[in-house]
Amino acid sequence: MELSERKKIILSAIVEQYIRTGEPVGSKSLLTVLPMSLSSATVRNEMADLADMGYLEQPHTSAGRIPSHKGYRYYVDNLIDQSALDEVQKKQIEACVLAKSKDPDKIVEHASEVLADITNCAALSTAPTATGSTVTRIELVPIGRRTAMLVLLTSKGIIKSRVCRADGDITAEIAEKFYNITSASLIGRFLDEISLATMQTLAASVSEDMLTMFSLLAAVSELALEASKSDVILEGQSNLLNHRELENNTYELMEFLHKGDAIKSLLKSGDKDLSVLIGREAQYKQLENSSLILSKYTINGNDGGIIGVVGPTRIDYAKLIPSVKYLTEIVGKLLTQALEE
Amino acid sequence: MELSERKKIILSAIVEQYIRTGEPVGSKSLLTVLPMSLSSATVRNEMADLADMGYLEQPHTSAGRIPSHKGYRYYVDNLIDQSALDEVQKKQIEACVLAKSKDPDKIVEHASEVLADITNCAALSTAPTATGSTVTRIELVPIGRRTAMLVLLTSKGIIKSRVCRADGDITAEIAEKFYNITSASLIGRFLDEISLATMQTLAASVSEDMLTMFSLLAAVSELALEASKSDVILEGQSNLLNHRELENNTYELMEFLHKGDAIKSLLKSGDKDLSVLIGREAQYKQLENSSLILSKYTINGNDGGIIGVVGPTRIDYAKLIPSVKYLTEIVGKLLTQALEE
DNA sequence: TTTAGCACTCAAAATATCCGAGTGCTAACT
DNA sequence: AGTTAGCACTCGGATATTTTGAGTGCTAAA
Repeated sequence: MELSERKKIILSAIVEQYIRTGEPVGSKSLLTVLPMSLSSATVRNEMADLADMGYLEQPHTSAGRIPSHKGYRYYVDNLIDQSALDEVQKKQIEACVLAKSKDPDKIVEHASEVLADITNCAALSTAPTATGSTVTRIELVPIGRRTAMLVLLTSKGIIKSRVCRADGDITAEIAEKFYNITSASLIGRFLDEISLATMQTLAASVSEDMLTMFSLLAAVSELALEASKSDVILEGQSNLLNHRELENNTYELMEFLHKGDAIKSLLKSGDKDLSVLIGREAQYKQLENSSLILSKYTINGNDGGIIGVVGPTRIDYAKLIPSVKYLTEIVGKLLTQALEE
Repeated sequence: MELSERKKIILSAIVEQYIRTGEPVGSKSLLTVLPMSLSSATVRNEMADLADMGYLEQPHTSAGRIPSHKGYRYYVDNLIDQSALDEVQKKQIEACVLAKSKDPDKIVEHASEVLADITNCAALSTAPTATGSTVTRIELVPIGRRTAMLVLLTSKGIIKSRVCRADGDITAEIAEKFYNITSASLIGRFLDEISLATMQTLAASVSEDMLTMFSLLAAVSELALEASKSDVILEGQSNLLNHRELENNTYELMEFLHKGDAIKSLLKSGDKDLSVLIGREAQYKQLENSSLILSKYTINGNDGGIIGVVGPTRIDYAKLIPSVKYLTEIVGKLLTQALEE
């Protein structure tokens, strides 16, 4: 269903004014921002048409119009330039991300912080996960008598490490046995095969020092689990408090964002690189009054994870969509670089 | 200034009822909870006395009384048992903490999550920091052609690690040079001596492969910085939204908690093991309507860090103080165990 | 097709009214 | 001296009522 040129202009103006002010938009106040000169009555007629078509709705009979979900949708799909972002802003975003630590583990986190800051919304993201990959290497770096650093490498290039405290002394002999066991039985295995139960049987093969070995192997298993699980990173929650229209359900929204289930909804939106979910388009009632802008980043051309923002339905799509888009490009680039052999 | 026994009982009852209901407490409703039998007029007289002495205040002439800061203070200092916590609850708390990953790096974080959950407030904590300690060891674990894992050990037992991507191939030769340089010039040094500038001069000593070496050393310097800086961990922010009396300044409060400056206030409260800051006792106006319960944990008898909760002034001190106290004990024990040689 | 004009609508703001929990005080009682 | 019954008084909050004005839809003329 195609709209007349004039209707497009009017719809666009209404959406933008509403985004700016948060107040229902009346026919008169529109006149000042419309490029052509019309009477309020004419605009009124057009608005009535748009309302009939479902692009606008009225809070009550004698108020202005606000965009419906359908209206926002049309605006996002047809009336804005999804890539508009001037060079200055690009540089700024890039600089912000690079300014933080260069630790590849933290890139996504930092990018989320930046995103939350520049959008004044909550940023939502998932770090690259090693799900479905295999173990390519396991290192044990002895630290103290009973402590060691464990490093786990996966076939997707993801590296995880943690300190591990054993139940017995980590002698050179133990370390050697550990290497034997891991290279014989763990290297090349899929991450989800490294279960605690398997570790138990492996450790049992070492007659003496079984406990010590088990504590090491258990840590490996925890590490493998951690590597294949994708935690949701949430930054700038408090920004949500700035948006009055969310006020009644901010708590429900935050709770919802905390629950990892949100990922499910995110990852499900898997078809496109960039997806915008407006209000109830996301299937959760906690998101009824919110919109999500989600964008995938790729590492070496493969799916890496998602970065996005959550805000009220009334967010500035025209500015935020390009920002999110550009940020994922940067993150993808940085991570590809960081993980390349 | 000592209060009569009866005044103590009445004050205590008022504080507890107000904490429970959030409504100003009137003389009549008190009668039902007081252990002795009195007329409302008598209670009224006592309340008037307590108000004169500054322990209670009235929102307006014809309303009940609410505890003043001074009232809460007296209640906390004299009227509750700061260690009351039944065994069941202790077990529960301990179980919750232990249920999460055993990674020593995450103990404080997990404890904070637990604390936020059981208190329905925001939990605030600092992980143990290596400030002022020296470098005891630096390990380089080559991972890929140009990537390696760096591990930094400090004299306080704190271990930090990160992935590092070098600007050139990390050959065996480079690795050896790296060991030479670090053991000659970095081991034994104080963390804050490992500045980026120093690294630059060190790297310059390697005529060839200077860039590669510098990227490694730069990462060491970042690591040293990270090890000596203490980040504030904040969990359960969204719980703050549940407390109506904060509503107007929840945003300011959250913003404030995000800013690392809060640490300053925390660490300053350094005299006692457990400190309770009620309302404006903390010197920040963002905390005017909130109370903090902060407790230090110790590692091997030395200061480790702080764990605490933030909530409205009207939090259940009698329950939370012992909980926080006990949690720091557990954390201290776990960390001592984890870091012992 | 556009526009001026007009009666109409209705949420929000302003105003008025009522209600009752809770107070302080006084005078009587123990 | 401490306690209590009684009573006038206060005042925030709940409820009802009025006012206001931005915005509408419709009609008739340009």
